[in-house]
Amino acid sequence: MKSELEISETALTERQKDVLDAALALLVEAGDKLTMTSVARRASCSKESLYKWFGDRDGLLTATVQWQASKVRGVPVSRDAFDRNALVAGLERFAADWLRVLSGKISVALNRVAVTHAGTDKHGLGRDLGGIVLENGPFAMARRLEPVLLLGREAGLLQFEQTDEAFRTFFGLVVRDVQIRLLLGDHFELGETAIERDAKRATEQFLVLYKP
Amino acid sequence: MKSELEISETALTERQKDVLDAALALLVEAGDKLTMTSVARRASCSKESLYKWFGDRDGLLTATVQWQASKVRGVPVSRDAFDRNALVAGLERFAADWLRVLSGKISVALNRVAVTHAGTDKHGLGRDLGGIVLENGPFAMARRLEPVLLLGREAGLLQFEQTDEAFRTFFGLVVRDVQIRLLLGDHFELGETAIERDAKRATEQFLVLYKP
DNA sequence: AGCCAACCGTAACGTACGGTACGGTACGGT
DNA sequence: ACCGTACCGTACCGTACGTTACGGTTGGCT
Repeated sequence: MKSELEISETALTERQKDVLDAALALLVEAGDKLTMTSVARRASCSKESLYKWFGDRDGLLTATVQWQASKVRGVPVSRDAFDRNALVAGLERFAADWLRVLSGKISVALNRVAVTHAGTDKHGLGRDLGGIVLENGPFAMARRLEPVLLLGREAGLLQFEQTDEAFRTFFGLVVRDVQIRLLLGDHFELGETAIERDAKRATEQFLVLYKP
Repeated sequence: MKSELEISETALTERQKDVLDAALALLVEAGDKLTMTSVARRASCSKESLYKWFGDRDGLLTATVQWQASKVRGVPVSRDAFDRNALVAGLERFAADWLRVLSGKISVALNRVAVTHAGTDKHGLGRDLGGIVLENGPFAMARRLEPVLLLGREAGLLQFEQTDEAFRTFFGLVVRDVQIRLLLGDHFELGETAIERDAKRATEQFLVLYKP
């Protein structure tokens, strides 16, 4: 018999997705004090099923994070007609999207659990929550931004040696202290107008720093 | 009789400081799975004393964070002979100090507990760990950097409207994705040479963005 | 010496929660 | 009609840990 303990990536029934959505909602509401019983109650399923499907609490958390990650696959970038306007628009949209995600309750909650988990982690057994969030957060952002930066350089609109360095600077200009403040519980709103203003500013600054 | 439950800021005996140092060490080693028993054992004190001195687990955590915060008071900035070189040197030193603190094990551990705590917080009762770290982290950095920025503007070396905005940009250029990656458990070393290089780069970029 | 406060060490209590077991129900296949 | 599977709901178990209680020791004060 083959083990059912490991959650293969796409083997989620609708029922299980509902359960994960419930877990996600609970995570947002209650943070890491999410309990197996509470998930079962919220999702109207039995604890036995939770353990059967996800192995243990860690498995449930991991599946939840992956489930959310699978929902936010990035929007592609058009490759044709790439001029300065397209670059600016691309970067601005990118920055705005990123800020929207970052400041969302779900992202904050997920990053909180991941950070918490990364602390009490016995490094070595399997994939940890921190790694997953890292993979679907900053790293994913880098992968998605890279082609834009490369296109910009090819088009003679940007100048940089290492893509990675350029990305990290862009990251800094966009995110600044927003994420850490939110994670630490600073209650400040980031409205839509502020997001778009910040996205424009970050893009503008980035272009100044990396213009040929 | 006056209550002894509230830890007045400077009323720490040597013994209590030792205990807090032990708690700090444990926090760094074991993260949030720090337990009252483990602290008592590590510090060779009784749990009764812990509860007497700090009220409860939260009080101990809070006192520990504050204790660490009280140890990292910033270095002052000289106000005389303020020219471009002084500004550059000041910013670079600032950035390097900040990166050193951020990437230190203690900072990572403290930020982890604070983030964890900020998640499961019943907002309203007293000062929370997140608030304390926020106050002694980003906010303290802003307060310490502000005079430097203002001096720079007075000297005609910088141009900006709002000090806050300028600070946050500097923050972004310095920190970039370092802190979140560390908090999420990304094991990457930030050596002394890298720190100084990054500090120089951030300062340089900042000056480009905010030059008159 | 006698007393008292502070403290250590440890045992004990209460509870929350992860994990398991089990009876009951719905349903599709044979 | 019968059976197996998947599931719900709930009672239960074991343990970790916060918190309290208590007996014993030290050391300063009178």
